[in-house]
Formats: sequence, structure tokens, C-alpha cells
Amino acid sequence: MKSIDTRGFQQDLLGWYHNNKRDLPWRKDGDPYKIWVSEIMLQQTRVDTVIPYFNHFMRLFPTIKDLAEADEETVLKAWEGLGYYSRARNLHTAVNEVQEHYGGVIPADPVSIRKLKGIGPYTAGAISSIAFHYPEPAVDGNVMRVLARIFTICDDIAKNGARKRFEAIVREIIAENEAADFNQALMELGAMICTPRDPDCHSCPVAEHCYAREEGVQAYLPVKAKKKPPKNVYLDTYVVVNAGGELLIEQRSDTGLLAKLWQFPMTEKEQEQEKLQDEVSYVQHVKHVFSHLVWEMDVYLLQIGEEEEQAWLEANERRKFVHPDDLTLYPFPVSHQKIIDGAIADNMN
DNA sequence: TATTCGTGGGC
DNA sequence: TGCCCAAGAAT
Repeated sequence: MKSIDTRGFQQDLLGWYHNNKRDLPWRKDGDPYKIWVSEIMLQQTRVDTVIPYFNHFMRLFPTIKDLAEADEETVLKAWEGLGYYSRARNLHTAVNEVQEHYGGVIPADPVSIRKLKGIGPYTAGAISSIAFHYPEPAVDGNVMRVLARIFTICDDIAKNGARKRFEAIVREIIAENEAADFNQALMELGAMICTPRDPDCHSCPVAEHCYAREEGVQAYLPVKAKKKPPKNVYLDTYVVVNAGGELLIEQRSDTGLLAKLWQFPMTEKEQEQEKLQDEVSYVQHVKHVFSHLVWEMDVYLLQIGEEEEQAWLEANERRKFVHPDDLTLYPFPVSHQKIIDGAIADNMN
């Protein structure tokens, strides 16, 4: 391990952060609840994407108590479009844990924080340091990238065990009395200056401490293995309309992909097939790309009579007919938004 | 340890 | 366009 001037590094980093930190809604006060919510939303999600969701979320659920007492479906609706929906369900579970076990007050120690649902090593460190000023590491992708360059570390940061080495480094170089700013400064630097592609070394406040810069290898760090390509899934999707003009929707499984969100009935097919013909009219093809799979959806419109309603409902306990205007009450995945738009447009005819 | 969890933006 | 990426956690 190469060594740096730790005190000089801290001063240069903290000085830059003081003058350049972004004015973000969760930085306006030190409310641990706001910091918690923001950290969950920010997992694998950009700041610009999170800001409107955070502001809306705080109007709906201003306090832990408000969030704990809300229906899970209401929380999921507030999360609609943000992705990784288990974050919303786990956060809802965790705030109820705080209500029951901690009298509604977020525990201040890192060990207790880490035990809450949906809070892993990074988020525990982030809340502990930012909200409660413990000198704990908060190692995310930014921090691994920055430190890989500062110390020319060639470990594959895509590997699961990589984080621990960086946590050990942070424990050595963290500004003990300014842990909140130090951790945020490392992340801010990674987001604004020490970016994945084309890092702006000329503007970097800690360039003189950076071995990658000195050796001219910043473009080759960090090392990160490529992930395998997504798998294709072929689906028939049915917009079923009854005699009353209502649409058939169903709630997805309590676990797995898009858990507990709503959708139009879908059936998976072995592979890409000929379009269906009788009884149904083909509407559109919708392609939706997830992290690890791709949905190829053939969407069909199906008008049914009263006698057919029961059969469609009995095929799945989690189905119901709803008026088109009421679709906005349910959390749908983004993959279904354009189907909804089309379905409502069709219903106007 | 590797895979499963979304989505939108940038080039 | 296709690919990479973003303040990760759960399994």
C-alpha cells in the first residue's frame, strides 16, 4: 500500500467540499430521517433522479410516524418509477421497527442502524457518519473509484469482497472529527470530478495526492469486470375490457421482480412466436430493458362479455376490474406505462 | 461469491 | 444504437 500525506489530503478534500458542495434537499437540516430516506433512494440512482421523488416523499411522509402508519401500497405508489422497489418495502418495514423497538427515534449507533431492514454496510456507514458523526466508512462506488485512483489499487471493484479493503483504507485516512463531511466529500468528488470516464484531474483538489494521476493511469482505474448480457423474456400481455368499460389488472407476487406492483395479465411464451389472431386484436409491441433481463411484450386488446368476467377473475386471486380513471391509484412498473396510455386512449373510442 | 433486484441519462 | 453507468442490499 502506497502512503499519502493524510492530513494534507483531508485539508485539501474538506476545503474543496466546503466551497463546492451541492445544495441538496436532504442537506438542509441534519434530520436523520431525511438522511436515511435520501440514502435509500440514492442507492444505484442518480441525484437528479432522486430529488423530485425525495421532495414528494417528504410531503407525503414528513416524519417517521407518517411513513410507518402509511399503507404499503401508498409507499410503493410514491416510489413508482424509481425502481428497485424492495427499497421502498424494506424502508417501510424498517421505520416500523424503529417505531416498535426504539420509540420512534432512530438509533444512533452503527450496530443498531446496520440491523434495520434495507440498510447494508454502505448505508449504515452513511447514516452513522452523516447523521450522527461516527467516524465510520461509507464506501460506495464513488469512494472505491476515488481511492482506487489515489492509491492505484487494481482490485476488481465489481467483486463482492472488494469493499472491505476500501473500508480499511477509509478508517486510516478519515477525518475523525469531520466524518460527515469527509465521507460526503469523497462521494461528491467522485460524482463531480473523479468521474468514471474522463476524470477532470486539472480541477481536482487532491490531484497532488493521487498516484494514478502521477503515473498517468487514471483512465485505467478502477478495474471493473463487465457484467453478462441480459436474458430475453417473451410475454403476451392482455388488456381485458369488460362490458362496463373496466380494465382487468392483477397484483404481482409478494417477492421477486417488481414485487407487489400491478400489471395487466401476462403469459410467458417459450420464444418469439406468431402474433395471435382470433378473439383478440393486436395493439402494439413493447420492449423494456431491465438490469438483467429484457421483456419483449406483444400487447393484445380483448373485449369480453359478462359471462367471461368470472373466468378471468378466478384464474388469479389477485385480479380485479377497475375503471380506467382509477389506474392512477395503483403502482405500475414503467414497462406498463405506455400500455396504460394506449389502453386509456383506446377506451375513449 | 454470484445473482437478482429498475430506471433513465450520457455518449 | 448499444453499452455503461448511478450515494447497494438481499439472497
